[in-house]
Amino acid sequence: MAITLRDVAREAGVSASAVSRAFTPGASVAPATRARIMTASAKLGFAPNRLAASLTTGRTRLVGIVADDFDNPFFLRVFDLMTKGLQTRGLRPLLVNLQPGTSAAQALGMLREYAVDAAVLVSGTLPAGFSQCFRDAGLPVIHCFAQAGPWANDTPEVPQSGIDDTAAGQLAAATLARHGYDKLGYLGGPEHTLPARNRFLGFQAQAQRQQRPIIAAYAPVWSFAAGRATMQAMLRDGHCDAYFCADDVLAIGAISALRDAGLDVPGDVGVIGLNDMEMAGWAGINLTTIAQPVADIVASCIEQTEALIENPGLEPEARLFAARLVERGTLRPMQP
Amino acid sequence: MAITLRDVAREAGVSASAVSRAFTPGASVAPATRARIMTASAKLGFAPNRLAASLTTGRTRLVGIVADDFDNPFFLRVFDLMTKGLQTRGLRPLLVNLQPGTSAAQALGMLREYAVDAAVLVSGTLPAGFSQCFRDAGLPVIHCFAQAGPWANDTPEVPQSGIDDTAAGQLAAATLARHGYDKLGYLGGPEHTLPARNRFLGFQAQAQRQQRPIIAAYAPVWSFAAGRATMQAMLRDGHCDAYFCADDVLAIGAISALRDAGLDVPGDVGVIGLNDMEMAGWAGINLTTIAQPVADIVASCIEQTEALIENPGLEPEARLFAARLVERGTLRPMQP
DNA sequence: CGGCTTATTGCAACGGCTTGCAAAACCGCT
DNA sequence: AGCGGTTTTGCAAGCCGTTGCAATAAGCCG
Repeated sequence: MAITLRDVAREAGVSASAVSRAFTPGASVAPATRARIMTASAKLGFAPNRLAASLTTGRTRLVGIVADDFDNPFFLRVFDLMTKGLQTRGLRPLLVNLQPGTSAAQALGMLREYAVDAAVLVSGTLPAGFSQCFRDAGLPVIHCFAQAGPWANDTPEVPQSGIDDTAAGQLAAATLARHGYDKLGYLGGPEHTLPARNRFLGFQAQAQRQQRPIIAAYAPVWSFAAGRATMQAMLRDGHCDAYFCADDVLAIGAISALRDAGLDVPGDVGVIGLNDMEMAGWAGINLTTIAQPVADIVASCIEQTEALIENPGLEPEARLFAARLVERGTLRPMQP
Repeated sequence: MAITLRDVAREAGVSASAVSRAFTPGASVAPATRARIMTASAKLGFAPNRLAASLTTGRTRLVGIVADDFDNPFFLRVFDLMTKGLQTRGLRPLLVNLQPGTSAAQALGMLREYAVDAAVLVSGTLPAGFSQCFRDAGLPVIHCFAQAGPWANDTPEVPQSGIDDTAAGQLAAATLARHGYDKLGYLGGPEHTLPARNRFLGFQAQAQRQQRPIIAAYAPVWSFAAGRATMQAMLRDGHCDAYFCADDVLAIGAISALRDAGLDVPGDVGVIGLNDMEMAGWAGINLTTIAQPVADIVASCIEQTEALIENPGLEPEARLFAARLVERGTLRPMQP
């Protein structure tokens, strides 16, 4: 029922190979022949079947996007950039949404059935075992929003791009200290995740350097509700002067808990988030936060993906991006 | 380099067809043989290549998800449900993110290259020409969050699921009237989109029935900034008593403009949104809105997708879902 | 116009899997 | 052991492109 190469060939009065070549940039076809073929295929509405092509070329131009956090609005922007970037390079995103409990092997299976050229892990939450399982199976894999180990110079297992989480933590602590806050709190995401841990490590190191006492808690997921609940639990032992929340939605949840407890933000308590997702700038939220250069990170990942597809033996490289402070209204003005 | 059917066949000491059948549910293989094959393929780490299979079966189990609105956080939830739903049915979502200016023909091309079994349009913004172009090319297509014409019994061109937009508009007007608001305003999304128009039609009809004067404006896109700017423009001619915003982010933008103008919400002006996206419930936003039964709508779309793949000749059916009022804090309490 | 190089073209094999068909193996019975 | 019937199996052709190779056509020169 679908139109094939041979239909076009017949219509244009040429061989199948000619048609194939007409659609292959740089192949040897006479301009006149190509034109005739193009007319014929436009008339028939022919589109070459890449999947059939992949049998011989070994390339599908399919890229698996593996994600597990569809709760955090931050990722909508990421998906947007990622899919557009991939598309403009002629790569097609095949989405794998990890349900809780999906194993790396299962995810790998889904991807291999469709012979994706590479997989990009879009998540800071995914355990390291994931990328390793993929890589061991020979599937080129890139990790977006990951940081290998706590320190920037650790060698990564797979290519990755993301912000320097420890530096971001340091920036948060330094900012809070600069605003004159003394006792500092940290509210992270799931404790087993690298970003939650690395951001804490940086935060802690800097706080110590500035002789600020800190306490920390970890929310079970990166969500408004979890941020709120975890902050409520923390408040049972009194409150800090300011909190660094490792993610904006966590911060927004935390603020809602603080205000419910009768605390004024930023009057009584300061809050700083991380991500600078769109809503952080909305009236009624107005969150001071640390921005990730999302577009740069995503672009970098795509670049790494292309490079790895070209050359699967490529040495993995960790690209770290600087986070940037965005001051809005949840920290009290600096004391001069 | 990849493991193939024949590798497994050799390992298990059977023919290639046996292996193929072992992986085809319901095919004729002796249980013992199948077990031996499964062991062998597990040992080799074999995953059948669906794309090669698709050449003969004519089915890829790939479903194109076509979307154009990655700005509205509402859709993150939709993507989550959609991809999970598709996955659990063994269908794989291939994402097409329509950049502004992408034509239906181009989108169709991307999908046909990968021989998707069907395409689901996830957007209320897409012009009707899109689904028709797909359908005319013989690609089964389903439209999610669409409503054929202004009235529920119009026959659709393609299967679709969504809320009854006109009923939702009526509900909004009735709610505002019930809360004692007199002069009513409507703030829609892009005027050429069906939801913006149909919601208005219902709103208008009901407002007339209740003898409420109305004015209307349309934002150029469904975003916070557009909602804010459009409301600012409307405010130059004075303000209404209450506004129905055809989307929550529009509403949140509008509220920010209203408050900037020194108006109290809900004291001076009431606002009701539509969608009930997660943020509507966040402290600091607390938006009264009309909820769409997203999960039901998505589930329905997936069902329609499966049905259409099974039977491409299926008569298109429009499934309309009821919207539901969610009262929060942006309408003043009802006058008893 | 013949002889040579170079640009086009077609042939045929191949890639990984499915499937109709016929051969082989197995079953329970007589 | 032989028989009819049912399962299992393997063979080989086919799905839709790509590509190495050889054949053909075109172009250039003296």
